[in-house]
Amino acid sequence: MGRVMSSPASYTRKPPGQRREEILAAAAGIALDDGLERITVRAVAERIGVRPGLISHYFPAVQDLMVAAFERAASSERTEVLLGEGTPTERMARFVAFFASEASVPLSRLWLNARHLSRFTPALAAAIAEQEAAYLERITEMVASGLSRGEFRTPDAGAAAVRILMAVDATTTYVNDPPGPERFGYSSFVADVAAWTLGLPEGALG
Amino acid sequence: MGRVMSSPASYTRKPPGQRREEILAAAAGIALDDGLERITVRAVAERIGVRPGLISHYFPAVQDLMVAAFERAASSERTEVLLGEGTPTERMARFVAFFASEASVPLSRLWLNARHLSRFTPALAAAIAEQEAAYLERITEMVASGLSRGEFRTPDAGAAAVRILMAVDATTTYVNDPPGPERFGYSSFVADVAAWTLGLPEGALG
DNA sequence: ATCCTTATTGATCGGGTAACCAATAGCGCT
DNA sequence: AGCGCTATTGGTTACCCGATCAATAAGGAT
Repeated sequence: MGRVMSSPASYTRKPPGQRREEILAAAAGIALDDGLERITVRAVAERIGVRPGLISHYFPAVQDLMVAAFERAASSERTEVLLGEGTPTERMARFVAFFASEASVPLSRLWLNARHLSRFTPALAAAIAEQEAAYLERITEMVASGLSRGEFRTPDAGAAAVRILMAVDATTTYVNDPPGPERFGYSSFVADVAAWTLGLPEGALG
Repeated sequence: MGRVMSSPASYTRKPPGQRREEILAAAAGIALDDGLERITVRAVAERIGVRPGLISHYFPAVQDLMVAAFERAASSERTEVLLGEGTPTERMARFVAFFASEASVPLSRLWLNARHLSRFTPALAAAIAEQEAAYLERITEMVASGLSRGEFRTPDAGAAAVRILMAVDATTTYVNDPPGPERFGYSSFVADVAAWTLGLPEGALG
């Protein structure tokens, strides 16, 4: 078969670092919008208007791109959730309120997605462990500062942080459930667990 | 192109109900062993030694088979977890212990799997809602019987059951995490939450 | 023993995926 | 202004998947 020699169309050429960044951002966007398994060479290429081969050029194995996209999406969202001013109690209340609100849906979906997929890709499991540790660290800091100010009362800041994080993960479990009135009893779980483990009166966090 | 007429090999013919059962069992097995997304026409066919076309004959849409397989696997495992004799406290302790043990891994994986996949297939979301309601009902019964015997102390049996179920779902979240010493703090969560919400002394359930 | 229903096979179609590679064209450097 | 490096394209290959359909054989009914 005679190979047909064809001429590539014109294109704009970007510095490798920038292009790589662009690809990562596109993949992270797909992860949040449509799910990690929708990160395909073709989908990413289409999102930024290049040909599929270019994605493979920067990420020879698409799985590596998927893991990097999760890290990107998870860490950028994490800073948003945990930033802010106020007393530890106020910050904890905001943290709790976030996961009871609709605003947490994309992030929760991403985590549920990743936790399942980590069953098949160990690299993703490792990335999850890192992100989880980062969360835990921040929450532990928050609890510790509340302890030193006398706002919270709990024997072990780290253990309390684990409980709070687990309560958060419990609610993310249900993120894909169809909405309904019976969901009502579920929404206060994080606030209740946090108040319980921090020695606050029930309802003190929302 | 002339169609080549070929002769099918001999085969054993089974009554439709029995074959359907066989297919469902195979699919449920794949769901527990390898994950719901590995339920493919070809994989199921190979598992029971038939040709792929036969699977499509009984389940024209493979998605319907996937949903049915989840229901089958989830409900059969559920009865195992919740059966048994003893006082409500003893039964609750066994329930809690199950989810802290390795024995819960396949079931937890299945649920995590289904909860993520339900994002894309509404029929699966509906099946999950049913299975979850069944769990909740059984747990509520257990709590209620403990209340009437004076073993538990909590204002609302249904609300307590929701909390316990959520604690279970929190632990299933981590089922795919690589094992490690830092997992230790997570393992007592269900027992702690259950004791807390049932008005039992900490550690009373494990 | 023959017929008739249908369970089962064999084969194919269309579409999605990752990965690879040669040829080209953009762009910085000299 | 020209050269060389390489980012980018076009094209291909090999696997997966679900779905469809005619032809066949199995086994119960008569």
